[in-house]
Amino acid sequence: MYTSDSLKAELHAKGWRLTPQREVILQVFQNLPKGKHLSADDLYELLEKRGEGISLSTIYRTLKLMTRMGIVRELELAEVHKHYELNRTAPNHHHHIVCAQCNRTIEFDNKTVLKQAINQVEKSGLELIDCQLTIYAVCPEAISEGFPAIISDNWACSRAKKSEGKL
Amino acid sequence: MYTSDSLKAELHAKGWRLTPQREVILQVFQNLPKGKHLSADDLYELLEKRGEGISLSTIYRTLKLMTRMGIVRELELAEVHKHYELNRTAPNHHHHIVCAQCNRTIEFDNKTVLKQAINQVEKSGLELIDCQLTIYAVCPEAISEGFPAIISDNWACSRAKKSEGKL
DNA sequence: TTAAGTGCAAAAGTTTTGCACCAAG
DNA sequence: CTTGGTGCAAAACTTTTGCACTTAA
Repeated sequence: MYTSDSLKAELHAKGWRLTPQREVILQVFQNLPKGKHLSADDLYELLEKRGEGISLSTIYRTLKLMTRMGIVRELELAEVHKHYELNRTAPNHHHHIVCAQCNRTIEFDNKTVLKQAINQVEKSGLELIDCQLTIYAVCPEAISEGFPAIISDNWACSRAKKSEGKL
Repeated sequence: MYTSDSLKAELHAKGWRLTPQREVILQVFQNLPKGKHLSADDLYELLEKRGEGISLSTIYRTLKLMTRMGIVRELELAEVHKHYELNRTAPNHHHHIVCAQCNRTIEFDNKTVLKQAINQVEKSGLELIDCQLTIYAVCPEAISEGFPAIISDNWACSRAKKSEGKL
């Protein structure tokens, strides 16, 4: 678990600095409910509303930095742009299933996959930062609509969020 | 393995059409060396050079369609934008390790992960289209440079491709 | 014939950057 | 002090769309 202090220490080790902006962003991710992830813009608006506005450029720069440091994980699910969440170690580590038809996302845990990733990385002499198994699949609703036969171009199942289900 | 004919059949089943553009794009992916993936723009330029120019809009539309049909897989590795490759079934199915420092990508196979994905998807009542284990790690070169301590903002290991290694 | 698909150009987003100013260490 | 970080505004890209024209079936 990352604290402000460990973030500070790690930044200092690289000659970087702990700024209020970086602390705030770290805290936002730590207080995020499990399973929720934010895009750069989500984060920007959330802070704007809290009256702790941070510029979009700084948010982009910080997310990139924290991803590279292994503090957050960059998710590329079905959304148009990247989303971020805290890079938690087991047992909070998880993976995602995304419906290729409606973009709905389901989280799941799987210890075996993590073990495989650890093996794989050791075998190649690297050091693990994060592993994400992303499964693309078709959800029951889409199957019952007749997939793959008769799904129309812009069909989305009832549970799909607005604007996310369209092709 | 997809052929022009099976593509045609599947498109027809949905009331869609097989166009020369869709055929060409499918062929490009089928002739792509294993391990190579293309961005929308890569594909556009490649076809441009071959004198079979297809408009960028059509390329974007086709990639989205083929992803949703499960014919190609959308990769989000370290590059700025999405890359695509043919969605091959076992034994050609594979996963990726990406170095968080230099963005170099390594492919690997792992049958266990695929099995886990199949289980997971069945458990949830979905139908599998693709599964991708993406591992973020730090490569030996970066470790020998002292990671995580002293890697500079824009360091990239010697093997990193131009312009991909910078933060 | 006729609905789907394409190309073009314009629009809409997202992400990055240069630069002057600010502030952590 | 010194150098890294921030904010702003502009630039650079990527992706999507409206529309008139083609074309597969």
